[in-house]
Amino acid sequence: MKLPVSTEWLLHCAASLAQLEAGATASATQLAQYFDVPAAYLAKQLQSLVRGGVLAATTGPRGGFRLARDAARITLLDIVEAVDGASDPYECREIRQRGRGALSPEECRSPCILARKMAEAHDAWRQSLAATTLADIVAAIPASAPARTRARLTGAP
Amino acid sequence: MKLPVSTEWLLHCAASLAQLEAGATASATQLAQYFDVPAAYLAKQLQSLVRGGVLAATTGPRGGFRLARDAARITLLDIVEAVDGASDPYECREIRQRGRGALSPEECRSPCILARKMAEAHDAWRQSLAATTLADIVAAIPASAPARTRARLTGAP
DNA sequence: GGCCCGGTACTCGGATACAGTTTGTCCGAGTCCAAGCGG
DNA sequence: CCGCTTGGACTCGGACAAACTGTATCCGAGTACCGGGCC
Repeated sequence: MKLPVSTEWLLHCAASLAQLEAGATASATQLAQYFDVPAAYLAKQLQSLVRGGVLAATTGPRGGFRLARDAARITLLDIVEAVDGASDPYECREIRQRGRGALSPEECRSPCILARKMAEAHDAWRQSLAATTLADIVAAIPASAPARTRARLTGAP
Repeated sequence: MKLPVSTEWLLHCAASLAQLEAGATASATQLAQYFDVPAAYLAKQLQSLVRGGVLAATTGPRGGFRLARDAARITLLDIVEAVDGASDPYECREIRQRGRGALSPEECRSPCILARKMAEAHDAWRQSLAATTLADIVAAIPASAPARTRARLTGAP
């Protein structure tokens, strides 16, 4: 089980976008320079967030990415699942119905107890991530940070 | 984020071994036939559980795998982490210290808030899995199952 | 008959190929801004 | 001087290759059992 590296990038990107003024945008190039990561690949991953409804993108000059809705309405889970997919990492393939020890279909009416326990753990993980919003993140950093972030994102030295 | 398919195999293998009489063993071949999975690959993965201290292996005829300790002392987390590794799927690479928006080292004394939230979620997942033992699994299945499992594992038609 | 010895078959264990996903890169479609031209 | 047109540059979006982890397989090392031979 391993999360892509881009997950970290996008979490930080979203947190940075949350520090912008309402309506302001940042381009993929600006974000890539801000974090020193491959611009093209970052752009590709940002599209995942757009598809996931977390970010909104506008093309053309002065365009870029911005949060699709208020920072208080975007949870860390939204971001992670948009990047990495929302499927349970544990996939029950009904192994109990195969091979020499196959169970009869009647015995498999209720889902496998192991799959259920794994799903519960996944839910615990999801709930933990869903408990934090981008607004919480912004509130946790120093009050002077947003102004600096905005300045450095737009490119002024 | 995706868990290997073998995770399901080994969870079921461990659950089956927990249904054996104390001291009894089952070989990789028997388990593979029981679940209809590639025997060689299953054997390789069972080694992970041996290295993780979950199973004990004895070579030679009548040999095979058995639980390394009492089923009540083996949690699902022990198995999953033995197979898949115990590292946090989210790896903080301190992206905040790189690029144009790099923070000063003093500001990075405390760990990144995002990494902390992700670690909390991982802990919630771990705790959920650690709450269930193999003994709990065995207790949840019908009382008649262990006898049948033993019969079908050993190969009697 | 009991004990020792050797062969055999079965077990795990690690080293070795194949495939799918993640990572990284590229170029094209669309759009807004700005300058230049005409009225 | 003002408005329209046209060019340009900048943006995202999807299509196209390399690298790494997970998947699958094989053969070798070791060990307990079983049969035969010897005392």
